[in-house]
Amino acid sequence: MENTSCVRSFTDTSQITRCKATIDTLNGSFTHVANGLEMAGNPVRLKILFLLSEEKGLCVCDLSDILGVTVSAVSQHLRKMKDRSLIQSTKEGQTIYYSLSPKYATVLRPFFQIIAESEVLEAV
Amino acid sequence: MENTSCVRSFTDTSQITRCKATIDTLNGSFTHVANGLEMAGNPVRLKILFLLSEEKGLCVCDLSDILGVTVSAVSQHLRKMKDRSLIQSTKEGQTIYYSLSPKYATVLRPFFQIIAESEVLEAV
DNA sequence: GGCTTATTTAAGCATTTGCTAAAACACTTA
DNA sequence: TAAGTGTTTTAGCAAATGCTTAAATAAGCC
Repeated sequence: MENTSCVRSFTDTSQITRCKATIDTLNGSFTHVANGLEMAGNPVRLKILFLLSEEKGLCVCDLSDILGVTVSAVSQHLRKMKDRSLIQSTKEGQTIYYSLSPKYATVLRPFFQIIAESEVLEAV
Repeated sequence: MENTSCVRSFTDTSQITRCKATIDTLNGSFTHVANGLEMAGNPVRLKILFLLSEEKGLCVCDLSDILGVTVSAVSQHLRKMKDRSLIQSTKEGQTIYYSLSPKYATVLRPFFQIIAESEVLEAV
């Protein structure tokens, strides 16, 4: 259906084959990591992740209040992230508290730092 | 249009107002960072970014070959990432070579490491 | 100039996303 | 048991995404 093989005179063929092999073996990992990054790639979700990393004991309702987004919308974001185990939840009575799973907290920290530092930058 | 303010008996009101303020001042930064993460959140683009970080002198055609994706599709991904200055390009004759901008290379390195390490994990 | 090669752009389309509004579920308390 | 509160789920929809095919630039070569 497609002719991806380009016909060009000067190509490092060995480089192409080597890269192909690498991409192929790591394919599953790429999908997985991209999936995680995609979650953080939405402004509302990134804010949720940030809030969960900074504060303790936040429920859907709190997040809805803070972000000015419908409870339903927040809940749907939370579910997505929980499905991919970016976040965890603990039930306390009828309230459900969410928290960032440690693994992702580590990996997201640099980005939160960039965001926090921008406060200084924007003041310039 | 929306009633985001939840009516719940037990709430840390000061926490909510404090969070609201933080989110508000950092709002632009959140959008910006989310935008960058969104770019890396697509498997094809993540692979492109990875390849550009590992290899030197790759053109659209090479990437198309390696990834098994149409030249056009790759080109459109590259444009998106260039618009957001994740990548740079240098023209050499009629060939255009792409490279990862140093700033993003640093920030993405941990993820590339996770991907590379998975090779070991998947072998288990 | 015309022809080939490298790349981008445009138009079209199926799929996905993220929201809203309304209904459903779960737990607590009167 | 009924009513109230916190949360999720469903259905629907406008907008965005990512691809394909075809046409448009751009540069090198005869």
